[in-house]
Amino acid sequence: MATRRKTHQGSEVSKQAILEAVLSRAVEAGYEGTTMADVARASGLPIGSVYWHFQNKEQLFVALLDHCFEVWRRTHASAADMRELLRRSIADSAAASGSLADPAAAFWSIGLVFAFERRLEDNLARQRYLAIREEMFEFIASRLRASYAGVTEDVAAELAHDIAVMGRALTDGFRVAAAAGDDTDFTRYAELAADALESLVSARLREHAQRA
Amino acid sequence: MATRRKTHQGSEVSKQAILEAVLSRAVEAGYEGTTMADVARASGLPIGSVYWHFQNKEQLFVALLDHCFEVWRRTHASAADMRELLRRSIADSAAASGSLADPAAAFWSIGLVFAFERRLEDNLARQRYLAIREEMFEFIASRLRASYAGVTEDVAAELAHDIAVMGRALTDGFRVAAAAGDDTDFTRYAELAADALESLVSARLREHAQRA
DNA sequence: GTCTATAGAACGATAGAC
DNA sequence: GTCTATCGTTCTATAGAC
Repeated sequence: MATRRKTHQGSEVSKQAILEAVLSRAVEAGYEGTTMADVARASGLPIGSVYWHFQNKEQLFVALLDHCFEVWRRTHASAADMRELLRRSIADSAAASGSLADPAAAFWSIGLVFAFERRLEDNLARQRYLAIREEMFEFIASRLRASYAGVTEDVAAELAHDIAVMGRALTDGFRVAAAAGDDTDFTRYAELAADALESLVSARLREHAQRA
Repeated sequence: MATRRKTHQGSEVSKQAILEAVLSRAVEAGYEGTTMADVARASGLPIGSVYWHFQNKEQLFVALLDHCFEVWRRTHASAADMRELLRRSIADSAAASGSLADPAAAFWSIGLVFAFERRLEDNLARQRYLAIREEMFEFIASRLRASYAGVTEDVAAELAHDIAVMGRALTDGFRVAAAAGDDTDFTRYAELAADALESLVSARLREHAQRA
């Protein structure tokens, strides 16, 4: 079963090498900036092999998005509370500017390009990004909902939705700051963001406690 | 002085038509998605004229950025306080998704693409965007600083900086939400964002009042 | 200043030998 | 499954007539 280096290695090995290559390139250059020739070069395989393993550029990025979402789900499933979630999300923004340390985290900054490029409206990778964005939102909102005690389900659901919207805006905003190269201490502002959201939560809970 | 339509009209008239054309295209398709042929078609002039008035695509976008910044400065110079600033900025995000109503506002969502496309590192338009982003930040921070009474200058400066960072993250984040097509009531969340930042301000001011 | 034609480069994708 | 050569398209930019 001995195989020569780079030729006829297991299919899965090559596929994985290509996924790693496209991640490293996408982090540097985004979707449009990543060329299939780049990916081939970074993977050590010829461009023909890339097209043998993946139908086209769109499908290659769809596969990459799915892979990154898996990583995200694993690392965020164990987050204890809102503050911890914000800490991790905003720290990921910092990782995105430093770049290579945690490519799977840095990827989500690249994903934002999909949000802006309306030219990619029919692009399957863009649609997958938006679908995953929605799934992440529901994931966060349902966790928050479960953490509000002493109010009706309706109130908890609306509050969780509001806080999830605000939290998403903040983390996306700090990703923009990282991409723009703003000189920002993300660790510090993660705490400030958590302070701000916590004060919204307690104000809302207080408000409904008075009515009861 | 009668001139035939579209031929040899005043230089300024054509230049302005081209700027309007590139704005309308950039709002739809971003930087890379806007082609010089698109701009020419939208302006009603041939592509040769576009290159006669502007050196190249980069310089065309530099001129567009400067023009939009002028509009922004005019419309935000009169903003009364932080809540009003957030209202306008986040309402602009909504305008960006609806698109054509206020192109000068919608433009800033397009500008965010420059933040993400690192491939454009040496691009003069990207550098201009980042410079203007910095100027806007200082503009906001200095206005906030002047609004905090009863604390030392150092404290006011640090607080203004923090709130400006948080406000920028929030508005950028809502621009992302608009671009991603998230179903969001921007008017409502502008108020919530203002509530959150105001609670940060009063907490900080209270903290320093106790020490004095 | 306006307009057409085209050069020149980059990219996605395919064909077909091995 | 791997690899090379190449096709077809798209886009920026220029040349040069008017």
